[in-house]
Amino acid sequence: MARVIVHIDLNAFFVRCEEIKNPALENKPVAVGREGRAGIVSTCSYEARKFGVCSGMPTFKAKSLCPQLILMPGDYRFYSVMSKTFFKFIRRYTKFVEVASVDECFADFTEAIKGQKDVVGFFRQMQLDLYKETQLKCSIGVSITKFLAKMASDFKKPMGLTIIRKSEIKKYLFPLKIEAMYGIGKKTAPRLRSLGINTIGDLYDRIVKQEKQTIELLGKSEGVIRDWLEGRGSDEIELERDDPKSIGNSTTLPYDTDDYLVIDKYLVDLAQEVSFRAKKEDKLGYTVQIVVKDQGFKSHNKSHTLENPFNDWNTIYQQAKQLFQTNFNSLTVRLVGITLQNLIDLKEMAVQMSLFDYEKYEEESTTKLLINEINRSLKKPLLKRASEVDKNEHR
DNA sequence: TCTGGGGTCCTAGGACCC
DNA sequence: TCTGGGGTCCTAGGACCC
Repeated sequence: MARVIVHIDLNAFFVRCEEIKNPALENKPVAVGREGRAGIVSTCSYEARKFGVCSGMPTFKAKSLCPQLILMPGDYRFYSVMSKTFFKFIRRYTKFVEVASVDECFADFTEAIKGQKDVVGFFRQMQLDLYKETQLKCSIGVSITKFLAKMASDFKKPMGLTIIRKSEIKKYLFPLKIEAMYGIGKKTAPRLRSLGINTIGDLYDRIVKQEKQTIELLGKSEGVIRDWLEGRGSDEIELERDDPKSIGNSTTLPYDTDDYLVIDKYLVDLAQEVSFRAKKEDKLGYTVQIVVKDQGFKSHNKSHTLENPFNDWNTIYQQAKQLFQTNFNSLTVRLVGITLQNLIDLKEMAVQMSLFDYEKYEEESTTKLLINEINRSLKKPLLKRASEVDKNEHR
């Protein structure tokens, strides 16, 4: 039996939060984004969109399209509070909620709507209740897989409600422009267009016919897309999505430079920030990656993996520094970033360490620090010093 | 005045081991 | 003699999403 999978998307979330704080902003062209050389619009109101403003656009360009645009710097603490309030509200209906980002989630409503005669009325009421309680506006998509629910929630904004039954996939999705397909971005869409594929329906036809050029272009995702468009694909709600696979920070410099002394200061800051966040999450990593964007906006990555995991800022910094100096010494840099990868949980680490010949590692300073960290995080020491273990055993 | 900053996943080549 | 094939890890780069 098919499940009822719902995607709920908060409309113009950051801007809506600003309107909640200051209702005078309602019905005006508003955008959240920084001013300055690297400022871009992260969200904008529907009024601003009428002028051609959209997210991702440089703020100076948005201003030129819409001179009366009200630009807000962003109050991310408040957004976070509102975001949590939203998820709490949805969890009153079902415990199967998958947080997809600050302003959207998937949820399994199979049980929640059991016995409901008027499904449309049920979700409409939920949408109104959310608005009444939090003043947040949302669009709701209802279907049988996450992909279809996500596509459905995109149909009408703001305050949309769209239900796509399995028999209605063709009717709803096939006429849509290829750019509207989740997973097809700004690189793949033009390539598909050049093959004469303009709509999702066109794409499906080519896949069914196994047309060579299309299949080659899509690679492995061909099968995934076919499944999606035939009503298969994931309907699993992942409850725990809070386990990060990497922790990174990056920053666009105030001006492009090839002066390492300038860049070094940023590497120190970034290493400290990454270390701080990793420690907060009780994570260690084996690999440091640096990202550099050059004047032409092209990215370059270099990474290095060490034998033992770490999360202290100095190790991160030293690795980053070395990677930078050996690879990018004469490059003119626009942005630098540091990411800690190959993460391992401190507790997992403790278990692994206890299986090891612990004495062998005792001399290495990183490992010593690590053991202190583990003991600190577990409050009670889990690992005793090797010498103490010996003493206890002879007692 | 062209383009943030946080991520995830995939691909492909080379090293290395057996 | 001059070259197998499978598996895994590391690294670089690219596409995509919010």
